[in-house]
Amino acid sequence: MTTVARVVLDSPLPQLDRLFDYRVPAELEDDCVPGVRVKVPLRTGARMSDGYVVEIVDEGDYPGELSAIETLVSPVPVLAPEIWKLARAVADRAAGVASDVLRLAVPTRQVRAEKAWLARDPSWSPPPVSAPPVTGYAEGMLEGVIAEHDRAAVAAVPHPVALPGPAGDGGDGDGDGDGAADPVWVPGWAATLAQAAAHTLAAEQSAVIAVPDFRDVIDLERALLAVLPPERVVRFDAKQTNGQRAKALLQARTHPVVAIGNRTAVYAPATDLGLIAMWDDGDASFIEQRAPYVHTRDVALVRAAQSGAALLFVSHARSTDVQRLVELHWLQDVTPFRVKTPKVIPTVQQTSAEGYAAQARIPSSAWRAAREASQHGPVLVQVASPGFGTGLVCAECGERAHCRICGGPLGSPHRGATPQCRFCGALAVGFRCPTCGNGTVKPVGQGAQRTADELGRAFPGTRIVVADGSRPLDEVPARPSVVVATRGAEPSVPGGYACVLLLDGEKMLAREGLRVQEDVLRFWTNAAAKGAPGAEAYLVGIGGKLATAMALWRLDGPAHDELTDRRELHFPPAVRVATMTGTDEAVTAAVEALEGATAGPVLGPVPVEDDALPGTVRAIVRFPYAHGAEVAATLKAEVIRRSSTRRVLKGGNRRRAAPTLRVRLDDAEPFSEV
DNA sequence: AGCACGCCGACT
DNA sequence: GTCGGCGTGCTC
Repeated sequence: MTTVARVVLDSPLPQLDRLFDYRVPAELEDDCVPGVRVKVPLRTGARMSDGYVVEIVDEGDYPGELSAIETLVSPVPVLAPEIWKLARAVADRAAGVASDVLRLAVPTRQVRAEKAWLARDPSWSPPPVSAPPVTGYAEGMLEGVIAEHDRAAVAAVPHPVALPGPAGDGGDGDGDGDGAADPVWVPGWAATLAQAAAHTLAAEQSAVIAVPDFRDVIDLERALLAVLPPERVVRFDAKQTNGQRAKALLQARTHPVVAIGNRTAVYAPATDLGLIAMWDDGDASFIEQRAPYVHTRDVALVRAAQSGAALLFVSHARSTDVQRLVELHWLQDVTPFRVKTPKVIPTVQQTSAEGYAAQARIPSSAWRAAREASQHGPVLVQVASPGFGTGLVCAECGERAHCRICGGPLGSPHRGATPQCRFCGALAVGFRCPTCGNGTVKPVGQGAQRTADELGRAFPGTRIVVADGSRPLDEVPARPSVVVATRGAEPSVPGGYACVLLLDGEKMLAREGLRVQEDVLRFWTNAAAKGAPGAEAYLVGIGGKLATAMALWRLDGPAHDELTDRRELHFPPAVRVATMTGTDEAVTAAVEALEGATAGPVLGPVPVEDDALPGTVRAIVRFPYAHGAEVAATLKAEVIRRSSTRRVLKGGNRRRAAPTLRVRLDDAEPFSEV
C-alpha cells in the first residue's frame, strides 16, 4: 500500500487548477499531513512546482505511475481543510483559479512564526469568556440569531456608544487611584459586532469580521478589547508585515478567536467558525483587486453556506445586494430597538449670496444650528472633495485650467500653492491660459480647505480642523470646534458631534454610475452616525425620496426602489454578469457556449482599448443566479481551451503568454458608465 | 509556462 | 530516406 498525497499546485494556469497525485516517500510520511507546503516535480523531473497537500489517501485516482514529493517545505499545516474548500468554491463561483484565491488566504512562509508556533504549549487553552448582552436591539434578538446560526441584515446603532473599559486593566494608570477604567467610545456598529463576537466566543466558537477600512479595524479592535481579553483577538490587515500575518494565521488555528481585518480577514482559518460578519458591505474597498476579483461579501456568503456559521451584514445604508437577499427571505431584517436616530433635516439650498461664500452654500437654519452647536461641542462639516477647490479656472476668461502633459484638471492643494494636475500629479509651473494667455488662476468649487478657510473667517475664535485623504485624522476631542472633512474621512468624537452638516450632496449625486445613490447614502449616514445620539444633521440641497428616507432614517426604502429598477433593466445585482475580453473569435465562441444560460441581450462584442493587444473585443452577458455554476464552469472550460493557443499579431510574430480569452464574473464596473 | 510529440517540406 | 519547422496538448 502506498501513501498518496493529493496536491494543489501554486500556479495561475487554469489547466493546472486541479489536484495532482504524488507518492509520499516513507521518510516524509509522519510529517506529510493535509495543509503542509511541498515542492513537487511537474512533467519533467527538473521542473518543480510549489504546492499544498490537500488530502492524504491510500490510493489515488491517477492510473499512471506517480512521481514522489520532492521536498516537504515545512511540517506546519498552513492551509486549513476548510480554507481549501472555501478557495475551491470561491474560484469555481468566479470561473477563476483556486491557487489565486489561496494567494489571498495564505501568506508566504515565515520561518520565525512557524518556529514559535511549533514551540507553543499545545495543552494551553485560554480561559473561557463571558459575553455581555448585545445592546441597542430587542432583548435577545441578535443573541438568538447567533445561537441559531441564522443570517441577518442588521441596521446599525446610529451613534457612538460607550463601552465599559477593559476589565482588569483599569488600575494601572498613573496614580488615578480609583480602579474604574475609562469608558471606551466606539461607533455603534463596532459595539454591536464586538458584543456579537463575544457571544460566539462564549460558546467556544470563532468569529470572523471584515471591515472596509483600516480605521474601521482600529475602531473594531478597540471595541473588542473592551469586551474580550487580547489573546482572543487576531488581526489581519493590509498594513501587516508578512511575519505578522503568518503569526496571526497560526494563532487563529490554535484556539477560538475573533479574527478581524479588511478583505483578507474573511479567509482567516479560525477554529470552529460560529459567526461571519461584515460592516458596511456596500463599501467599494471590499472589491478584491487581485484575480479572481471576488467581493468579500460573496466570499462571506460561500463561507457561511459551507460552515453553517451565523452571518451578519451590519450597515446604516443597505446595499442593493443585501436588499436582494432580504427580499428572498434569505436574510432576516433586524433593526435597532429604542435607539436615538440622527435628526436629519433636509434643507433646500438658499441662494442669498450675502456675506461669505460659505454662508451662501449653507442655508441659514443650518448655519445658525452649526454656530450654536459649535459653542459647546464639535461640529462636523462633510464636503465632497479635498484641497482648496475642486478645480482651477483662468482668472481672466474663466476657462477651465488643464494639465499640459495629460490634459487632466488642475487643482490647488492649499492656498497659493503651485497648481497641480489631479490625474498625473505634474506641477503646472508657469501656467498660461491657452485661450487668453493670462497667467493667473482662481479656484472654483469648494474643497475642504476652502470651506475651512471660509468657516474660519465666519466663526472667529473657533478651532477649525481639516481631515481628508492626505491629512487623515482618527479622532478629535469633544471640545468646541468645526471639523471639515471629505466624505469617508470624518474623524470620530468621543460621545459624538454636537451637529453635522452634509454640504455637497447634490454634487456627490451628480456623478454618473450604477451605485452612486447607494454610495451617497452611505456617506451621509456614516457621517450622521458620528453625531451624538439624536443630534441634528442638516442635509443641504436635497429633497425627494432620498431626503425623506434620511429624515425618517428608513434606509432600506431606497435600496428596495433601486433593486426594483435594476430588475427591470437586467442590471446587477438583480442578475449576475460575466465580462469576456479577448480576440473576436474567442469572445464570440464563449458567448455561443453560454447559449441558453443568459438573461437579457448580450452586450457587445465591442472593440476595447488595449494598447498591448490591438483587435481586443469585450462582451458582457447577464445571467440569473440560478445559472451561476453552469456559466462559471462553461467559461472556465473556454479559458482552459484557449489558454494553450496563443494569439498571433498582425506582423505574424507570436506573443508570449497573451491569453486569447479573459473572463471576469460580477464586475459591475462596465455598468458604472451607464 | 515550458517542453515533448507529431505530421509536412528541403536536405546529406 | 531523415532533419527540423512550430501547431497541439499535457503536466500526477
